Amino acid sequence: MVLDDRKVKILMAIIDDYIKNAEPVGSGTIVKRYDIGVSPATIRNEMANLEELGLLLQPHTSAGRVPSEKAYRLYVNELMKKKQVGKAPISNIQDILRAKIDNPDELIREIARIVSKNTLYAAIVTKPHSEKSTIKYIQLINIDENSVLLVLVINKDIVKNHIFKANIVITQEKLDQISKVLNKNFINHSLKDINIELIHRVGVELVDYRNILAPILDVIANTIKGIDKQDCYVAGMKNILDFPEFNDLEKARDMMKFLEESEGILKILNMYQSDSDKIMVRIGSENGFSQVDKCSIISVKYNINDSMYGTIAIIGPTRMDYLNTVTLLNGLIKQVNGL
Amino acid sequence: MVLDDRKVKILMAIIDDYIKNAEPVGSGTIVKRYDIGVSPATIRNEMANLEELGLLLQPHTSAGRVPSEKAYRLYVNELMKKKQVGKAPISNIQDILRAKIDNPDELIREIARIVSKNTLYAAIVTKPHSEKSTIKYIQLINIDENSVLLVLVINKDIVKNHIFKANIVITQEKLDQISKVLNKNFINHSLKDINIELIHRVGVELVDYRNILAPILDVIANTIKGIDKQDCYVAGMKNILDFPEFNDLEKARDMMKFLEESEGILKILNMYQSDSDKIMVRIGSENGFSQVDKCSIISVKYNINDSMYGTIAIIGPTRMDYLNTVTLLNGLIKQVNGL
DNA sequence: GTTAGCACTCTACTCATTTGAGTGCTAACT
DNA sequence: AGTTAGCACTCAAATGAGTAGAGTGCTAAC
Repeated sequence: MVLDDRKVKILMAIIDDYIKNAEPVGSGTIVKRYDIGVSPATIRNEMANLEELGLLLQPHTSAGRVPSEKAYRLYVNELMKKKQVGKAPISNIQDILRAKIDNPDELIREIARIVSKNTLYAAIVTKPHSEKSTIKYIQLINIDENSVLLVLVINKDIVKNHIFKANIVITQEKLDQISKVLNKNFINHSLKDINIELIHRVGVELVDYRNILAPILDVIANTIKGIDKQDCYVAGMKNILDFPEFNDLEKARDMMKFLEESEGILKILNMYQSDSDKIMVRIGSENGFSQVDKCSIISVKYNINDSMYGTIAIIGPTRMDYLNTVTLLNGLIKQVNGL
Repeated sequence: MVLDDRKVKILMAIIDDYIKNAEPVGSGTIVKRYDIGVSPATIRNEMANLEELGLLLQPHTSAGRVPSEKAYRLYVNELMKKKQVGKAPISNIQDILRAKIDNPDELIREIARIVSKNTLYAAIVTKPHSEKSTIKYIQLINIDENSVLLVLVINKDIVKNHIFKANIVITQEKLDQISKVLNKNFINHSLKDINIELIHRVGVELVDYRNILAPILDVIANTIKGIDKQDCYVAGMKNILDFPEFNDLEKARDMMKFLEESEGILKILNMYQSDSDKIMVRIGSENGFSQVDKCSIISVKYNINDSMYGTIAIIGPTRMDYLNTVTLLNGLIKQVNGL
């Protein structure tokens, strides 16, 4: 069924008003605030039609109307494109982010803070990770008599270090020899390739150094584990409390809990974001988790140096400023991907 | 003025009860739940005395009594030491933490999570930092034609890396030469020593490499900036909402805001924790910030490898389980310091 | 010094009433 | 046929009176 022009106008008015004021919109309000050009009675008739189409909901008989999930979906897919964007784009943040590029933890934290500050929703940023990471370079450095620094470069430019005590005095030359063998065997191998067999082979080749080899292989193993583990940072949780839909303490608590325990969030983000590079909007029950079935999540994939991927997402009430938020993420993602 | 035995008993009963139930304690309640051995009327007389001493407060004439800040202070300084600790000490977490020791961001996050989970308050952990950090080792590594990895070891075992593109092809031998000069000039210098003059001197010595030297010195400068900047991670914000004192949404919001903006927290923690290694307890207005004048903060300094310091803190309502929390932090700090 | 008795205080809760925003329907109007 | 004024109706939210009950302070007796 195609909506005629007037129905669209009225629906838009209701969505806009509800996004702004969080209160059911009545026929009188529409006439007063929006220029539709008909009387409240006519609006009421149209609203009844829109309700029949599943686009509006009535909290109770004597209240105004509220957009349904279906209405938001229509708005996001079609209607909002016709509107002008009001807010200014996000200012240049590349310099700020570039200063943190060596430390993914700080990087995602900064991104999350920027996003939450600019949207006034809660922002979630997952740590960049990669499924096909390969070892690029291994180097052992003797930093004093019995401390050895292991430097591990993954992909283009992820560096992991670990300092450990060698229980014997070992010269830089010997370390170079070990490095050489490790590089020969591990370079360009994906982290997943490094299995017992490969480690055994290295062990045989470096049999003379077996007492120092163990901690090295340990670190490599731990790094692999660490890189595969997904993690995320959440900023702007306080924004959630500003929305009237979370005035109920019980609901606020549930939401906080959900945001602090990253598992649920990560599941949702992984479920939907893995494939597409586009900005994804998931409205209410589309998220598939009861804890967030009154929330919408907007997310987008970012990548750092073509090798590591993560997700930037915001979460807020279904009554969300989709247009400005999508626009803002669009501007942001270009800056992040261009780092 | 010295409190007699019975007054102490009654005060303890009120504090214990109020910590547990968050409701003003009346004379009847004390008789019912605690074994003082006198009638409610006598308790009332004593309570009036304790109120005169500034140890109890009455929210309104027909309500029970509530401990004052002075009472909590007395409790923390003197009374609670006589009590037995109920809760089990924190389980061994050294293995979990040791796995994160190479990444301070992950480390403090894990600590904060453990603390908040075990205390049910909000936990704040500052990033380890040092005022007298010195450069321990600098190494430049050629990882492919025009990518150079700079490894910077600070103190015993903080490692910072940065990969940058050299706009010329440069061999490992040349990089070694540069490393040598850098080490000669920078090793054992405190980060604060590295000033324009020193940098200039290095520039002269390495005049042949001036086009690659700039990014290197940049990274060193940035690292210095980064290490000096304090930062913290907060976990368990949702716990705050579980306390009846934050049932008021306005208060909950203020608290969340305070916890998400780290400046205030860092100020408080720095103000009090900088000198002592002991566990510090600051009650209500002692914190000096109006946003937390209904909260208590318990904090303790931790150190990693004798060179980097940070603070572990919890924040909760003044009505807080001081004894168990202090005990738990005591057990925790030993494990963290022993990493 | 301790306690029973009692009048008094004050909050928190209950329940009936009112208010007002908003609706749906009908009949008249264009 | 579409639009609109009029009106009875609905229901949440606000208001306000009344009540219950926890707890006090004081006095007089033990």
